[in-house]
Amino acid sequence: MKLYNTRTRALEEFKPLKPPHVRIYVCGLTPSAEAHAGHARSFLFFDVLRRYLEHLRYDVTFVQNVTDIDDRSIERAKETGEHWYDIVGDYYASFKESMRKLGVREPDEEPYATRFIPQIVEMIGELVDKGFAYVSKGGVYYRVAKFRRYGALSGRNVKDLEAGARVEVDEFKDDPLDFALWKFAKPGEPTWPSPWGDGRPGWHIECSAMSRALLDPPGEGFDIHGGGADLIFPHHENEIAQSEPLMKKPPMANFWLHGGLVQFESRKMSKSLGNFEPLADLLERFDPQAIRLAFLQTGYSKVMNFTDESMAAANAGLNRIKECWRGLERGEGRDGSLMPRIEAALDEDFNTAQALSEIFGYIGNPKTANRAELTYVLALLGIKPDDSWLAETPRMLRADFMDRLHDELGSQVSLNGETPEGAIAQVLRLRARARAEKDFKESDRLRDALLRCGVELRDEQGGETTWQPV
RNA sequence: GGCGACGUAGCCAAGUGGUAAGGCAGAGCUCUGCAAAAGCUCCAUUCGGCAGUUCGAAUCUGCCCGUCGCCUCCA
Repeated sequence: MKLYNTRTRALEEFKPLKPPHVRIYVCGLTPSAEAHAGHARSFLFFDVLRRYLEHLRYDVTFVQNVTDIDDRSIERAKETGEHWYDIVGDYYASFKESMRKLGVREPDEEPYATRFIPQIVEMIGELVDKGFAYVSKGGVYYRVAKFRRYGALSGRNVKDLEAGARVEVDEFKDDPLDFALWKFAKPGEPTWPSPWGDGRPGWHIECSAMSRALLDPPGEGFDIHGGGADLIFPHHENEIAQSEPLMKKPPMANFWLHGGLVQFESRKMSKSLGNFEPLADLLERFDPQAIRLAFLQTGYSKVMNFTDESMAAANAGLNRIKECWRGLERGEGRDGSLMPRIEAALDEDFNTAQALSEIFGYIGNPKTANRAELTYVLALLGIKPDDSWLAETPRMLRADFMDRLHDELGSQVSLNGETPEGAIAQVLRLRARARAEKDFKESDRLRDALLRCGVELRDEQGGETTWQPV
């Protein structure tokens, strides 16, 4: 399998460092604000990558951290009067629920920054000892000038960065590029003890400490480190700067994978621009499987434009897959014509769009298609047939259905104590009689009346008539 | 100012040297009393523009135009 490696800026054949074990660290959420479509895309991408690596018979360890302490949550706590811990807990619970709806599997390990304080403190200590960090008035800082490879991942050089750097007034750094490893606490802020003073970890160090603790205690590197493209600089650059000076055998991660960002209606997602929608709300508006399909139809590393229109298209595509899946025989085993095509697509830098294209080609040919194989391939992409696949998606009848039906056909059907289903059955019987008598005017009138009440009829091939809410 | 990505049909989008996947929308046909649903067929002589390299370019090079992102918290 070939993957584009940000570290080398090249498409490379993926080989585990210690086969068959594959160790993946994905930068998770900082739950101090609501999750959005961008998070969904990123985690969906790594979810499918993980599934595919397992399909390829690798033994995957998947770690995704939670940065549960940061400036923003402390800020919010001050504003709202809530405890920072509750704020973080609530946002994270909401995020987890969204992931569950999207069918993103739970990580093998889900380390919280605040539960790895000893490891973080230990790592900072090592950096201080080696001269990569210094204690200042505001905290412990990383000395960027000391790390020669700084900027290698993101393709920047220290000189350019210095030219464009803003000088932060309140900090006590030797150099504007230096960043905090440990921030001394101001009154009222959450604190943990450290040899340099009580405080909290800076952003970046938690990932270095936790990936080392969980994936690479010997300091010889792990396989894949991932996250959204916006993490390349400074987050991942800083992680490398923190980790590699302490390693026996850099690089920190063999492959660095970055998912493309999401734009919302062709604009950057931003609360101030007014085009931000929480993921939880999005999941109310759209079928989670359609969201998954929409993301997988775009190359993982490209900017993706999330619009109502693209979601409508994905939804229609998903329905077609459902319809076809339902129509396929439940055959045993797999006929084997689809899987090799899927593998060929995914092996080429994880081309999920191509894979989906193969699936559409496959279902367009019901003579050779096989439900078991289709199910397996869909599962690989994290799309699982559920109850809604077996029958038409049960959608709610409109709330005023019975009232409308009364207005339309109250004189022909008895609605007293009748259920909506029973009432529809009555109309269906009237219509069947009219059709038997070739009174098509009457049968069409009944069909149109039901449609106005929000129910659409279908005369199936066998002569049976089915209905569904519209 | 520095770094980078992208520009392919009405919309979304794959394709990185060998002659344009796929989805949505649209059109026609089949089925149907008519619809609906489904199936079949059609739908870019052309890939932002211009020049160049090549037997051959959407794919490589140069310039131009346009859109967007990162450089500050960000998946």
